[in-house]
Amino acid sequence: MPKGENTRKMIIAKSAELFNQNGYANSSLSDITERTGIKKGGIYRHFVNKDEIAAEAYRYAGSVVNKKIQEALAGEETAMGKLLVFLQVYRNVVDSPPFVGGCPLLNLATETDDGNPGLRAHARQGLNNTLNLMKTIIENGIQSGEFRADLDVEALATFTLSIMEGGIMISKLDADNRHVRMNEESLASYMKRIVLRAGR
Amino acid sequence: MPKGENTRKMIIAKSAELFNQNGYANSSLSDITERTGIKKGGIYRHFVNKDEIAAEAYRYAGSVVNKKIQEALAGEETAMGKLLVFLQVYRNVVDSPPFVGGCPLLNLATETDDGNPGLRAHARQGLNNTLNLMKTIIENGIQSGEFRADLDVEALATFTLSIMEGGIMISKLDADNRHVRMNEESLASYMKRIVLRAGR
DNA sequence: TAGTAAAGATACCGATCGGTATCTTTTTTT
DNA sequence: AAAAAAAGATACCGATCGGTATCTTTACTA
Repeated sequence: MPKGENTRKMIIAKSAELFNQNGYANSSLSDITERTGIKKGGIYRHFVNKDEIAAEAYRYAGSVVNKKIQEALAGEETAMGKLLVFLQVYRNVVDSPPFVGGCPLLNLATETDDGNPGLRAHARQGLNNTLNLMKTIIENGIQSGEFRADLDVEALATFTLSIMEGGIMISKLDADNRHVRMNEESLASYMKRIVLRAGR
Repeated sequence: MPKGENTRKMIIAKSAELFNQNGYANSSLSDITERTGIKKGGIYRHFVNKDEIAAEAYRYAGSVVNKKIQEALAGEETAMGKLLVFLQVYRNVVDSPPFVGGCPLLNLATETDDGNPGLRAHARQGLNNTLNLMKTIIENGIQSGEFRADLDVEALATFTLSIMEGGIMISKLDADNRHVRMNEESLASYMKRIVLRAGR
């Protein structure tokens, strides 16, 4: 257990908060030295450049959020309950999001619209992981008979993630959790009436 | 019609494209001089600082998108058709969005998470304008008898905007319009089954 | 057409950017 | 405890940042 390994992890953790709050372009190396208490020379011993820090930081932020999602998922029995979990972990985005700064996927996706193909690839990976997780849940719901058999699995996954991310954006901008919570109810209604197998 | 007025408008238009593609923090004054062909000294004759350019640029980008929405809105008779318009104007986000770079509201909202309270206020204004427009459409739908009378107007507006913005984010990241289009269908199903007055 | 005002270009400002070479300190290993 | 290796600090690099003072050119006006 080398000593520098802890420092590296600490730098990643602090930088992840910084990047997810202020954005990648808006966060300088000086900001990182401030938050970590480690000077530039010390930081660059653990990373080759700022991009590597950002990549690791995003990995870290994503893992923190995923962990919370997995925990909440374990507490749900039904496929419908599991899908709603994705909105529920953000039901307090304004004051206490699963990771400070909001959804790392949303933040990274909108920032890497243009350049930085490396970081963008990470965002794409995160998107696919999340959508695939949702699709698995949906397919299990179909197989168990909870969901209609003729469901468009991909459409429902995209729909759920869109409602989640859109709600996060609106609630953060409006500084009011109302939006994510209303979306939770609306999506629940949608599933009850359209996704659940008839006669349930 | 002073000559400089045209230049000012040109700078705003070009900068709006730049900001909406690369983000505010990622766009430098040098980038603006490149796109406009006007040197820094000339630019700062029309604006006091970069923030003013950004504010005007966002106003402009928003007005372009709003105009296209209004045009599409005029072609729709029903409230349901009008609500779907918001998704339809982005049905080709990947190749030809209503404004290059995607939804200005989404981009500005995620970038001004932290600082820049001035720009953030503009984003808030844009959010309220859009939500209010949707609410008016929904209320008209209720009054005409097209929509159920016991609808939660605010929830439906938030739901619609979330699906729109979330879909835009996903489609842009995945470089595939499929997501916004699937959302269009999903939202249509939702409205047919839950929003429309029974017996229609 | 001469004079004036507006518009734009040139050249510069200090500050900060990401990044690196080198020195010192701390930790680990023998 | 001595030697070696790892970790971190200091001091610097050229480039670019947003912004400005000043000069030249263009456009409008009398």
